[in-house]
Amino acid sequence: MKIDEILDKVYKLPDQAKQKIIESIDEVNYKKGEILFQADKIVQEIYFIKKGIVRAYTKTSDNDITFWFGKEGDTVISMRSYVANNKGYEDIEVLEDSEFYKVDISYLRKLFKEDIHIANWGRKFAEQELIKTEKRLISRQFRTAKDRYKELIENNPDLIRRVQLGHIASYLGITQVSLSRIRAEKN
Amino acid sequence: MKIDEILDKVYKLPDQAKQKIIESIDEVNYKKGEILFQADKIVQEIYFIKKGIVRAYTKTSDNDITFWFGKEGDTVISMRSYVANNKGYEDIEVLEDSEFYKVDISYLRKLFKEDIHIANWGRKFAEQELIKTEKRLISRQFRTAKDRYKELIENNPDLIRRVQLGHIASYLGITQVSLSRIRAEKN
DNA sequence: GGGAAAATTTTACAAATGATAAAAAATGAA
DNA sequence: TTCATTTTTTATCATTTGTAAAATTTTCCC
Repeated sequence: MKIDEILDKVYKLPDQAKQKIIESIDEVNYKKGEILFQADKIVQEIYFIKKGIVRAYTKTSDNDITFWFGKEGDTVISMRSYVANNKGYEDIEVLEDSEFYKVDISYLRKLFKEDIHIANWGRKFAEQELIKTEKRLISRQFRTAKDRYKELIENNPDLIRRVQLGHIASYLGITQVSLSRIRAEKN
Repeated sequence: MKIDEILDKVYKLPDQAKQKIIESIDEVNYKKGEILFQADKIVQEIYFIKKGIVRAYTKTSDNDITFWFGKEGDTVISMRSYVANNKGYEDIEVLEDSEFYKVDISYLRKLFKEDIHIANWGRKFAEQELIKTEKRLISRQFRTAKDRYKELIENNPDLIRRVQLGHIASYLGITQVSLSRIRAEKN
């Protein structure tokens, strides 16, 4: 996915403003299994996914819990680092060999102060991430794991193929055994 | 809570910009049991809570599910109305006689276009709501209902006193009977 | 392709939670 | 205060989900 498209998906920027962001971007590649960033560090960058798939998870005493998947066009971000300059909750693991556009957060903050278009892009970006997060919260509160599994298959059929079921079970908030039971049921 | 304080909590605005928002604000009062707004309508306003307490819920076939409580200093907003001009998920019920500061969303959108400080206030506002929503999602995914009940008592001891337990049980994602069991346990 | 390791499913049993009904307690209006 | 209504708790039983371990399937290196 082109960086142009990704930026425009959020909010249509005037070319000049868009160029300010694009000229600062680095492209970086990571291999399957590598860790993009870690929960115990303040992350100084945002990554847009050009190609590939990642998961966000936190470690617990015995295992780890996946709470987000990102793929082409999605933004990988430690919200707590971005918003409050604090350590985040999440480790990000790269699940396939992947390609990213890397943007420096402090540079972005500087642009927010001096360009109203980019400030509004930043506003729209946060608003859209907010809607997505709210959707996930609502889905989690109102739907059973079975429904959410079906929802996932409908909205992200490729996810099931690209990600191992243990991660998906944890994302759905159930054990892998339960997910197997759900999958075994007719229709 | 003063409107000044509420606005500053988000992001410190220059006085002139702050005045632009404040001069547009209406104060409105609602009585216990009244509905502030409804899920099947596009909401044109944002409300800051001066005094009182409200809950957001959605109706299901047999009962309704509470998924948010707001009190003094919190913002009552239909995110989908605000961000995308769509109908929201939520009905908002006023749980105590309450006082609100009402702001018109379209006026706010106009200010975002013409004042970079207010655009950045809007950005910060969305970012902070995002962090709060993410926190709720994480708490819901990682903690048991019992833990989340304890967390609620710690962080919002007055909520337990001001809100009936049926709503709290639904907020925690369990039945009222289960909540009673949790409360009955020693320690 | 063969074999080891990892992932997934299946089974049996245990623990947690839900549904329902009814009793007890709290609240509110006359 | 009293009585009716609402809210909360308790008890019983059914269902769901988890744990642990084994069986099966898939993946991936050599």
